[in-house]
Order: sequence, then structure tokens, then C-alpha cells
Amino acid sequence: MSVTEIREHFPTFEKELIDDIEAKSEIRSFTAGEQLMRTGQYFKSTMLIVEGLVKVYREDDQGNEFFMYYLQPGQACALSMVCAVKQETSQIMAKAVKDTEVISIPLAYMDEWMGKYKSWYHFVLETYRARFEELLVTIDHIAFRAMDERLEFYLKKHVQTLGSKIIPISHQEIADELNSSREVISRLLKKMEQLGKVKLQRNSIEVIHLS
Amino acid sequence: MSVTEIREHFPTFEKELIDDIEAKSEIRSFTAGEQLMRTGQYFKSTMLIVEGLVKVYREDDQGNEFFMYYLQPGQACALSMVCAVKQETSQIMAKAVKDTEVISIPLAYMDEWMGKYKSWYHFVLETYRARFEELLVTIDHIAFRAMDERLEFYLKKHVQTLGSKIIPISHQEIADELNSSREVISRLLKKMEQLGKVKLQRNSIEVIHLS
DNA sequence: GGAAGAATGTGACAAAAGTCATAGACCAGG
DNA sequence: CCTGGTCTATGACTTTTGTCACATTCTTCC
Repeated sequence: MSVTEIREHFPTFEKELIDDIEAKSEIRSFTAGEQLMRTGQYFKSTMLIVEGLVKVYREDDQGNEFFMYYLQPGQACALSMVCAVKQETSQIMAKAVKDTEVISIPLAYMDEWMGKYKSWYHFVLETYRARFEELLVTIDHIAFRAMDERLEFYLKKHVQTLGSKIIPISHQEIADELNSSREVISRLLKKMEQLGKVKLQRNSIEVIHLS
Repeated sequence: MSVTEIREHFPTFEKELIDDIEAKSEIRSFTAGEQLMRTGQYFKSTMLIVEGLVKVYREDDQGNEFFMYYLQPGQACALSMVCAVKQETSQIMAKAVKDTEVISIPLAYMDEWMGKYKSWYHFVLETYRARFEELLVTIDHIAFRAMDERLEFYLKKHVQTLGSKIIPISHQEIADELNSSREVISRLLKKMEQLGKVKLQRNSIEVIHLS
């Protein structure tokens, strides 16, 4: 991990912090599809995303998984931070969508740097704020919106994050992530296709225009 | 606000921090029913609950409100912290259920103390962690559970928090907070009464036994 | 006590979402 | 090129939830 690479994705970090990160953290790589963390796992470190793309899910006791948000380079998992500090287990699951590289920072430094580097302190708080807000938006959608709206929002978010109008995903996967059923998603997608909003292919959805 | 009173509700705080709080913060009182914060409001301070009880809601653009969690003495509003630091507005609403007293800490100190007092730093992180977890539980319920389970959970939480088996609330209010409709809540409650789980009175529900 | 207003009960119906069954389309490996 | 597996399409049906209409009961206040 080069200094330039860290600086590129975390531009607010001060020089000394970047040096510290370079000296004391460890790089970990995950291939697409691999899990970064599992439900019930203990954290001994916090992870900053440098390369790739990570999907974060909430899992319930029956094994249902529910998509919460993406993590991109320059971001960090709030839960890994908070659980790390408190030495508690998580109830979330994170999965690499693309091949992913993370900076793994041991708990001890994460703590120490909070007092030492203002930029680190602000980064951590901003991470909480951003994830917190994302959870609130998620709650808005499942509490206040019907499935058709939620589906559109889901597609919009994916287009935005993937940077491509074509989302490579099956109806079943969407149904799982929205905690619905495949038939419902298929029907809604078909309706959207008739309205010219999407074009459906096998294992992928091309988004034409969303409201 | 006396030193003893602060220490009682925030036992982890070190002596110097309590002195600092006493010297630099301000006490604010709210009567039952009053709003502590509104959607769109800017924060210039963060609030620690000393006395009373506060309900925190999420509001959407159409004015629907959705109950998220309670705040009790010894707790703080994570959003007020995070928004305070970033000088952003909130999308949440907080309402005093009982007459409530809060310690209002100006933004500047909140920041300064993070580096200065380990106990403050841990308190802030723990606040985030706790609220974050509560949001996750909330998401679990609206994503994975049907209305009957959600209603039971809602009642259970209220009994727990109020410390009383009798919840003084109307069916309409519950419906609003769960984003449902009165008839649905009435029907489910009636069913629960037939099962001997609750006893219904006008404007109050006595919880007998929940699974 | 009577009237107005709030809270609750209830039946009928509509809409949304989930389930079931079945069939066709597409793809990869032999 | 055929075969088994995955993905998608679709109609029929059930369940859950939301909506509407209206009745009833309780409370407060004059």
C-alpha cells in the first residue's frame, strides 16, 4: 500500500496519519463473492476500503438477509469500528462484489489515533453519520414505501454505485435482498419494462430511465 | 445540576469531565409532549438525558412519523452528536414523553473532550453503537416481521421502558407509530385480548403476558 | 342529563404481496 | 445437439393489510 494510494482515497488524512497507517496497518484482499465479515464474528480490527466494492447486509436469526448499503473506496464499515471498540459481535454480513482491498487497522491504533489525529476523528464520526443516515433512508423505504418504489430505488442505487446502466443480477437475488419473493419482483420488473423504464435480459437488467 | 446528579446518571465519566460539564453546559427542561428537536433543525449542541423520557421518531417528507427508539436518563441522541459535529440538519423528531431535563453541551466542548477525556470518547462511541444497533433491530422488525409480531414487540418495549404493565396510549397513536391504520391495530389487539395477552381499556393497554 | 367529541368495534370490500403450480426459455457440459 | 439445471413468465389462489362506512361506548363539559 503506497502513500499516494492511501492519500488518493482518503484525501482528508494528514501526513502523519498516513505514515502511521502505512507503518501499522495490514492490507487484506478479498476476491469477488468472498465474505469480509460474518454474523456473530468478533472484530479485532477495523477496515477501510481502498479498492473494489462491498455490499453490507443485515441478517436475521432465520438466515434472511437484507441489503443495507454499499461500501466504496474511501469508506469504512461503521459497525466494524464500533464493535471493535466495544469488543462485541456483529449481526451484519459484508460481501465483496468486486475484488476488494482493505486496510485493516488494529483496534489499538484506531483508539489511539482518535486523540492524536483530528482528521481521523472526523473520519470516524463522518463514517458513523453517513451509515446512520443510510440506515434511516433504508427505514424510510421499508416503512413508508410499497415494493414497486423500493424496487426502483434499489435499481437506482445499483446503477449509481456500479457506474453502469446494466445490473448483472437475477430476479431471485433482488427478491432476497428486498426480502420479497421472486414472482413479485418479476411481475414488477415486467410492468416497468412495459413502461419503458428497464430492459430485461437473463441475469441482468438494463436501466433505461427511472423517475 | 449537581455533580452527584451527573455522576449518578453517567457513572463512567471521570471527575474532571464532570467538573467540565458542570461548568460549561446548560440545563434545559422540556414538559411532557414538548418537542426536543424538529425535522430540519440545526444543532448547535448535543443533549444528554438526565431526567424524564424521550421518544425519537423518523419523519418522512409526507409527514408520516415512525417510532424508532426511546432515550432514557444516561443516554444521548446519536444524531444530535453527529449532526452537531458536521453542522448538518436532522430528519428526526424527538418528543418528551415525561417532563424531561437534558444537559446541553455546546459543540465546541463535545469536540474538545473527545481528545481530552477517555470516558467521554467511549461514551460517544457507545452512544453510536447503541443507537446503531437499535436501528438495526428496527429494520429487522419492519423488514422481516408481520404486523402482529411488530405490535407485540412494540408493547414489550414500552412496558420495559415505562416500567409499567399499563401503557397509556390509544390505538390510533400506535397505528401512527407503526405506520399502520387504526382498524388493523384494533383488530390485532382484540385478538391478543382473546388470547389473554393484554387487557384493553379506553386509552390504555394492560399487558398481561407476552411471548 | 344531554350533546359533542374521541375512542373503539366490526363487517364488507379493495389492494398488495406472498404462494403454488406449471410451462417455456436459455445456457453449459457432455 | 440433447439434457439437466437455472432463470423467467404467468395464471390462480390465499393471506395480510389497508380502506370505508357505520355503530357503539366512553368522557367531558355545559
